[in-house]
Amino acid sequence: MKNMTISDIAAKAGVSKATVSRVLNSPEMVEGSTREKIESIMKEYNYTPSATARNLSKQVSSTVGVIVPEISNSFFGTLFSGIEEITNKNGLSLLYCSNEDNEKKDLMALELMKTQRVRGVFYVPAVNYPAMGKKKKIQKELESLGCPVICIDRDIALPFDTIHFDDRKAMKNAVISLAEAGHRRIAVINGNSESSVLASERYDGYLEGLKAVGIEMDEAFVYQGVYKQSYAYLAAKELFQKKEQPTAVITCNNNLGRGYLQAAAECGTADLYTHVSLDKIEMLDLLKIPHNYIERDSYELGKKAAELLISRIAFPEKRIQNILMEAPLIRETY
Amino acid sequence: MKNMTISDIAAKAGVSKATVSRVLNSPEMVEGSTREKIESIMKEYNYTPSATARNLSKQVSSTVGVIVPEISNSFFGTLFSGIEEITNKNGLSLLYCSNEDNEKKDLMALELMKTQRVRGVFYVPAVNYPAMGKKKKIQKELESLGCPVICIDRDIALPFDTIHFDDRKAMKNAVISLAEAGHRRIAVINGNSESSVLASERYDGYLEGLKAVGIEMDEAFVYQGVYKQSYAYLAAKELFQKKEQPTAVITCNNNLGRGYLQAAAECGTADLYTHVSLDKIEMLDLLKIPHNYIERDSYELGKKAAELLISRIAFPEKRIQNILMEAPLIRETY
DNA sequence: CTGAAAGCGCTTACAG
DNA sequence: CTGAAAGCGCTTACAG
Repeated sequence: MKNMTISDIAAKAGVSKATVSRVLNSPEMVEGSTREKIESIMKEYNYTPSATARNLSKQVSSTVGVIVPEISNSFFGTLFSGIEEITNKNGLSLLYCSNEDNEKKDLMALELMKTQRVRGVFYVPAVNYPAMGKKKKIQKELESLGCPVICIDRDIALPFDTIHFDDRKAMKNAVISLAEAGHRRIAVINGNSESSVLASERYDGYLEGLKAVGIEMDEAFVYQGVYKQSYAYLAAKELFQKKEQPTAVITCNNNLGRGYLQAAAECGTADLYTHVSLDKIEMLDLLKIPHNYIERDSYELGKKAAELLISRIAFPEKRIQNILMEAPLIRETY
Repeated sequence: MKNMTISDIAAKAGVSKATVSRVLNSPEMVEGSTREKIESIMKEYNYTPSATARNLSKQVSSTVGVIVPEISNSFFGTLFSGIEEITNKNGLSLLYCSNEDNEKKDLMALELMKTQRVRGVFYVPAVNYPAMGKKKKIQKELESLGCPVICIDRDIALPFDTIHFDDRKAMKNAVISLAEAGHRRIAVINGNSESSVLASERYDGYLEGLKAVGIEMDEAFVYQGVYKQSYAYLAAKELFQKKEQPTAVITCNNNLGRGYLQAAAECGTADLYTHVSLDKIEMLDLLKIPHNYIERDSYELGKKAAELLISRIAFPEKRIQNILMEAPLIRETY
């Protein structure tokens, strides 16, 4: 079924396109009886104006873009839902594109957003551009979007609004809390702190925590690889073999937490280390398996990010905001 | 930074807009040296054509819509990823909208897709329109979209391409398999089979299974409520109280499976019934907890659905396809 | 309160 | 191989 146009409606109503457009945009400007007539015709023919034409004419889009690593990871799925709640209320639609933590895909995603002329974009940077000496480059890309950008979850120190969890502080707290409970040998399984902003923040927090409680860092207890379950699994297996064992371990994202648990489950869950995972691991509560974790409410993160974008659209000249969200430590087993 | 237009580029290159447009659309038509000149100018100014203008002019959009209940449910998150893999390859972008299993939201989502004039839509119907006597209505809405629609996961018997799992058969198989293992009292915890297509398919499969093995249906063992964890939790608690107990239970989606496990965990996992869940429940394998489930690969579902859309766009007149995917039973505990 | 007209940024048939 | 012009479906300043 072909879509009706504003001209079709105008013809049927015996008025000009301008008048039809007015009942769409400022109905109070058109006289009651003609308005009603036009409205009834629009209804009868199930007319819906084309956003494409409208956007072009108005020179603004009603859609905003979201670029995240992968929507099937529940952290980002939930983040996305939080964003949607707010953008929906503001009549904005969502264009999605994943970057798979991959620089090339990331650039393609930005290109997509640019070609779509979105009103704003929520952006989780794929890689640590500044650390790669590409800060200027990515900054230029983002600026050339010509719309507000909200950097989420990973702060790559660009002049854009930013919102993320205070992972550094959370990690530091976790170490201190473990130390206070008597732990002195605290291992960590993390992503690559050279290439990932997140990983370096988390590692720094770990070091700060050790320092705060006067524990010397032991390289044998530090694993920094990739944020994958399989990596943590191997790291944990290796830890289990050491003659000198840690008494506690912190895993730095949900995949790593799962990998560690997998390894632990294989070895019989009997004498596990005390485990703190950054991000809650699903199902454990439900199975009544006690679990310590740093809680990051990604739905809330999404909502706040969306509010940030709305307010940035409203006040383009407002100074840049950098929002840091608390990530509390939930202790259940020590 | 304001976006460049095709006229800006044309002016800088000293050619007409038409020529610039040609290097974008059919570069072989423009003479080598002018093409290179134009290309270098486009590059220098980081020019990207506006999809909005292009879509309006070409009268086709390069984005397709996705309507699912909620992206934070991993079944749909993974489905979405599968869709993206294929649409990406075909240069289509994705517009997302959730319907939250809610009729009103569903209609709004369709309206959004219509106003956006998308090239096609992937649609998981929010409710069982035919059962509500609204088959004609929803059909009209979908047709008025003016683009191909792929109905996913829930078959509401409309004249559109359709792809979903053969839940009925899977349920039947599960019952038969349990019966062969000696179970005669097989409970089921399901969604509402009056309002949900899925639930009614699943319930029918359950009944067919019972029939096939000559077991009479016992109402005391049939729970049909809502697809929520909390519902299954309560249903399970109630089952546990009965004087006559089932020996096996089938839960009909991942939320229900979790609710059942939650209740079971609270009662001590000792003398559980044999449990089969429709959809794999995450974490159990990893924790070495054996688990029987009907496996539905939603990534594959997404990919197949996307391929279906691509082929429908290519061959609009091809007859309607209804694809049924197998959902195998994975047995680990009996 | 309403209409004619120009414009948004592209594409493409037509003419040269 | 290239340009002028019309058109895609809207919006809105301008004039009446």
